[in-house]
Amino acid sequence: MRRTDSVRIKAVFSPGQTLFCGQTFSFKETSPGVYEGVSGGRFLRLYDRGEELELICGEGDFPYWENYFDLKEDYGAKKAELSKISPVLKEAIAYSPGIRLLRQEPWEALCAFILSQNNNIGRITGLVSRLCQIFGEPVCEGYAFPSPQKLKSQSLEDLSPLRAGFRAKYLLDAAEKVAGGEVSFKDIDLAGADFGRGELRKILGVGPKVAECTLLFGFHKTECFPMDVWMKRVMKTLLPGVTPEDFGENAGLAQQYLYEYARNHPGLFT
DNA sequence: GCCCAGGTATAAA
DNA sequence: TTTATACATGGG
Repeated sequence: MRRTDSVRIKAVFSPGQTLFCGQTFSFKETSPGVYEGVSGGRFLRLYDRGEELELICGEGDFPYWENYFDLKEDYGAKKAELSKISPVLKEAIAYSPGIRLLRQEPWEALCAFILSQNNNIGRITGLVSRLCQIFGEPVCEGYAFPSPQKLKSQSLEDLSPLRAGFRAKYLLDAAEKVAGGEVSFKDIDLAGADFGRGELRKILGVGPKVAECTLLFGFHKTECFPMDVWMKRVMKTLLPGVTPEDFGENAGLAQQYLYEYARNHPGLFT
């Protein structure tokens, strides 16, 4: 087996809050306080020891995970600023203060949110896990996300063991357009969010919500604010008169605090 | 059985 | 432009 690095850092974020709040579906808690997952073809085991976190990763991979968890950003400042906007948002931040906006791989985020439509977090996680197990390369104690090229070469029939239902054809269309260069991640990365929306929505099965989630979580376009009927109701009830633009560059982060808060307080806004 | 889940495609008004 | 419905699957 490959050599690993062990890096200990102060607990500047909460792995549980961050990994299971619906922005990624690639991690699991293998035992209390122990988290494992794969991103960008790299395996990570993360121990939450309260005051301290320990990251076990492939040799030389720590910079990747440092970027993945957005560790160079000061979330204290972001939270302080967002808290000033509304008492409700302040409450939402206090509910999950350990959330971070992950910098995920665009292709992985795109596929995950294609699979997320009309679906629940538990089953999305299962779908992503099966997708990697069936079509991805083994990496350490997990499986890497299959490449667009790999997925493109599959038929609908090949995808049937995934049990993705009507979403399977969407995955294949995404693989085709991304592998063929019809949708260029490099271009989306360099351009503004409005360009990215148009590009991503060329893909069958990518509507306004999936596009926004992909831009936010896959391209770190932090002003993006995934909005659906449910979130509209959350905003209208909890933050009347407030628009996503009021959150500025941290709209995506604000949205994630609100999502997790509202999701765990059914009835607050019904 | 029924309802729901980080929605979208499609048709119709 | 907005609204109604089908869609695959699995857990509660």
